[in-house]
Amino acid sequence: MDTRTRSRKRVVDWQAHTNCAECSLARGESFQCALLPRREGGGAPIDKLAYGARTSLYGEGDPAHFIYVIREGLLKLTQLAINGMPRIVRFLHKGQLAGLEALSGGPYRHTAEAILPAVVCRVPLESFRNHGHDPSIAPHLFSLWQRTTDDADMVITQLSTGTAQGRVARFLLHVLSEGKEDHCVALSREDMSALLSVTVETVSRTVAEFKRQGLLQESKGVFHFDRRALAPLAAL
Amino acid sequence: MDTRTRSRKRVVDWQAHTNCAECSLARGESFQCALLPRREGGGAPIDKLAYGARTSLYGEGDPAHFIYVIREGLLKLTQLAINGMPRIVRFLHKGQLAGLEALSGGPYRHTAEAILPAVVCRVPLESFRNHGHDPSIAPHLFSLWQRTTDDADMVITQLSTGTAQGRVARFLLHVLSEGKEDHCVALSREDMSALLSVTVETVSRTVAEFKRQGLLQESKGVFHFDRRALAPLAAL
DNA sequence: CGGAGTCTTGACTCCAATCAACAGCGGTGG
DNA sequence: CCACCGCTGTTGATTGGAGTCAAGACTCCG
Repeated sequence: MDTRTRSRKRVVDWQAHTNCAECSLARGESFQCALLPRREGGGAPIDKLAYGARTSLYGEGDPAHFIYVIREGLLKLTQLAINGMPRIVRFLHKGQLAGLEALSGGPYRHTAEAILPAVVCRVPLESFRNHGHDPSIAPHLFSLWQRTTDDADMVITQLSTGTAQGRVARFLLHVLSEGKEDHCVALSREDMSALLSVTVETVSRTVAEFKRQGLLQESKGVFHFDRRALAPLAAL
Repeated sequence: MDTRTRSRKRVVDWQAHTNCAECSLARGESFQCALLPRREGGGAPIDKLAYGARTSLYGEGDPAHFIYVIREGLLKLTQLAINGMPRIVRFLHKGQLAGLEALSGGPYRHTAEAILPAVVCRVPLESFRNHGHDPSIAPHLFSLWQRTTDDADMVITQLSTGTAQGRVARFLLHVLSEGKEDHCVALSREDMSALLSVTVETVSRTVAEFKRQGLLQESKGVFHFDRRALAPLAAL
């Protein structure tokens, strides 16, 4: 077992109370910020927070008092696997919600950490609860739920089976590239290991081999790759 | 690749229009059948259907016109993995919903098959849509969503990592036994294989070995096992 | 410059996949 | 009725891919 404690600094780089009326995500393009009226009604404040890369919003098992709206950046949700290493179960992009399990009353199910610097709106549970069932945002909550389960199922069927080569190829083709781009964020080998359930060494070997074959380049935190050439490998 | 087509007969053993007022699941103990008023209003009928073991409710990719309320039995949701074999992503028990992705407009994401004979209420999408956002059932929908994601995450972190022994042990301790019972439905080796991402042969060997060590007995479709003795193996 | 963390590479081991054969069981039909 | 067939489960022999352990290279940053 590896006991090195991963960076868990709860560093908040920047903070200010939020005016939901100005939220770019509030006007239909993403999460419907129906929380505004509640806040004016005197509820707990909604803060806008910035988290640096590799800082955590909350930890698995922590009491869940906030729901987070992701406005910028990229998060990973991890759970400890039996071997003591964190396993990435999902990524969260702009517009998605983190910590929705707060509504169910239990603790946070995951540790949420920023992969890219993130800006989030931290919504107190009470504020959310009174509006989360609001019919006007229910359809949007539902589509977020659908995205969550689709992502989870993708991890199960595409990223936890087959050879290491195949998993890496499918990760590149389908996950952070959203199935369309020919580039995506270059994860650390450790993160890819935690996502694909293979060791860091194996990930490193596989990525290195892809680079040697000209299927993949890495520069300044970005993977560029050849979707066409990678496709056959994704079947392994 | 194995091309044997699994039993996909859409055999419906029994069928009748349903009176939601009589539904044992309608009165708070499980899914809140808020659909009743709609039905009286002249919507498409809600049928109560019985499916035999190993029959399918719907297939991955089929157009999704119905949402199913599970009243009795046990279902598995599967998706085809890259090797062409179905992978079990989730089980559904009494009170849960199948095919909720119909609301998002896309096709069914999974194939749903009965493991134990099942009785379900088949709710036409239109009927559901008008009440799925009903504030009175939103909290219940939410708790079902939480259960779904918790289950999916369990598959990712507990059943897709570690040795074959560990996976089987964790399956027995945490999945169909609900983490409490000392017995559960005895799945076929093929289903365990599809759930744990190991070959049928390896599952068979592992189960046989557990039996030899007295950790597990199988009789009449039920696994009985020794939680205490299995616990250390679950850490592998 | 030095040091910690990350990434890479090598050598060896081992668990599970693969290929193959066979037993048990139930169903079906001659 | 019993022989046959298909399906499920079991077991064995062999192989291969990834885990493990170890060492060194690289990068970033104080």
